[in-house]
Amino acid sequence: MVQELLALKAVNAISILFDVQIDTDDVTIQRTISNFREQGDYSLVVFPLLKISKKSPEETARMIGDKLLETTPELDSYTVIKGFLNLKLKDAVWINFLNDNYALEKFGIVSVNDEEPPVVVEFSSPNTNKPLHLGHIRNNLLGDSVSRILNANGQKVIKVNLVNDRGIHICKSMLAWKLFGNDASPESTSKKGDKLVGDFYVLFDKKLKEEVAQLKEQGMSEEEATAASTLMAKARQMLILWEQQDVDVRSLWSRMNTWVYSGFEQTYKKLGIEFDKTYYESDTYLLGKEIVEDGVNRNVLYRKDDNSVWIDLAADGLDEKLLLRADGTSVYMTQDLGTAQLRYDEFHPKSMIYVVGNEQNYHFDVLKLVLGKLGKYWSESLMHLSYGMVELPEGKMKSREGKVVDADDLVEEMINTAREMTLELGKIEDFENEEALELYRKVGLGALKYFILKVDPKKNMVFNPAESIDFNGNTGPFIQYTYARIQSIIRKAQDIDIAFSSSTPLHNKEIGLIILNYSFPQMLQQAAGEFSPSVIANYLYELAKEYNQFYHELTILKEDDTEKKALRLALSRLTSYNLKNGMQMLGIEMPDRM
RNA sequence: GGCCCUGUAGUUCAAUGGAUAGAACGGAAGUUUCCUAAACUUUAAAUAUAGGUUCGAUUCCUAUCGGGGCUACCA
Repeated sequence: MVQELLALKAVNAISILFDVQIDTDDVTIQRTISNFREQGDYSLVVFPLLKISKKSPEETARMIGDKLLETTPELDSYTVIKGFLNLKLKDAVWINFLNDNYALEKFGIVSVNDEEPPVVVEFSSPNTNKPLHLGHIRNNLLGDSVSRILNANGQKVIKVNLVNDRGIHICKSMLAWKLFGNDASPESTSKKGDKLVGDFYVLFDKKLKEEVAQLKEQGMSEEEATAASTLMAKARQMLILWEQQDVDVRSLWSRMNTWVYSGFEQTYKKLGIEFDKTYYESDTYLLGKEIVEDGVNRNVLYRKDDNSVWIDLAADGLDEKLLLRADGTSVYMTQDLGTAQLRYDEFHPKSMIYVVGNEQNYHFDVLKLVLGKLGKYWSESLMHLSYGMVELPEGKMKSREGKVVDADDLVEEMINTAREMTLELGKIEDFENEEALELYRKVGLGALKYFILKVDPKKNMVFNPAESIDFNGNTGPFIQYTYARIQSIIRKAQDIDIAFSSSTPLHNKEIGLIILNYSFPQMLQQAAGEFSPSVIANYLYELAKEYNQFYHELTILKEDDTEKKALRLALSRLTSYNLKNGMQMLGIEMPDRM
């Protein structure tokens, strides 16, 4: 690679000039910032080398620059600005690169090695009480995209979902349905199943609050009232019955779950999300209980007088943590122990990635520690891919208070906006109806996915429902548009494989665009290393922007010089491949026309 | 209280310890006899505060002030 070559040559030059051996890691070669692109493609920062040279920054830079010109045939010229040595490569370097790569449809993509152990990526992990909202969308898009990115880096990936289908909260919605539901079903109410069940969860909360308020009037405190509430008692009782495999409870449970799953499935399908395997907590919590019992027997965990089981993590700077309730029922952590074990036994993965919000950082610290203390050496391979919350302008989304942006509504709204904008622009009058619908879907979802994924996963982000997501500027549709533009050119071009020689002098816009395309594989590695789709998104935006400038400043099809024309066509082609492959890693489809 | 994350233009986002802190939206002003104007060009506008480390700090450290999260026999 060019940067490595330059670093190597620089190390060599320094050793000749100053008789000091340094490592290539000690020289910083960065892309020249855009204000100085006329002067160089890459810049060497000389400040750190002054200790070695014992000379001024300018003089040091000039000495190294002169030596590099002697030893590096690829180098065309250099300039020195302050402590920066700007290195300009010969056009032929870039032309040769383009010649070698422009026809590679999968430029920079590494094919998957099936021999190696896979990476298991868990994401989505829905709760059967809550219809998916914007926060879940971020989770799903992140998990899906990270899986695609790792895949493009040659990693075999297994995408798994873990459905949170058991626990006290599930009993709450079941109980509300039983007490107040009047036998409602998705059919009888024409409601999507996940929405229907979610409504009962909200209803339980409302009824509970009423009861607690009444008890408080009789002089109880909030906590006393919650503990004394008959609704809570019934929910707890139901959980015990559920764990005892009570036939009635179990049959209501499966009935309601069936409703939820069919609702989820529709949403996943709309978003284009798929899994290789789905785990259910109801299947894994028993194994979790076994693991906990085993831990008790081996004195890693301890049982209190009330029969609850705990682990003491004080030595690790954390608290005591509950692993089994006094009544013997299991908690979140219990089943996560079981799920992890199951997953390890099944895949022996090189790592297990959990895409879960940062509010659960503590939970995953504990999970990893507990597994380690239980003697699971593979606990080291657990990785919590923690991401920030999606907030509304007025703060956090709250399911129970109905302050959420519903996933289905949002997707529908995006597709509608895409349709309105497309019709307004009036460019697709010759489209068949089905073609047009397909376009609206691609563009609407493209806008949504890009909007979410362009933000660094670690950071919280704000979504304002009052301002709809943009379709202009730094957006998915902008990148899709650029791609469609290139497709239009390629359709019109004939004989696009005309050769071009390395003697054609390059325009600045051409060089900039080539170098950006050239750095695609590096960018991809970075995205995989950081588990960050935002690296891809930001790169794609820059690439699309650079192409549009190139497109405006230079002619392509109407260029008389056939070599230049061929080169620009080749460059357009490579750009379109990289745009498409990059967007594919964000789960965004590209339209050929829009 | 303890622990963790976070403060960048009006707003939403960028910037491996390196040059004059980039974009987009919104604001102002332009570009269609020309390969798709969902584009391009010009313009005003920001690193919370105070110290420290460094040749160099938006980035690392400390304190202060804001914002968020966790600290449940919820998940």
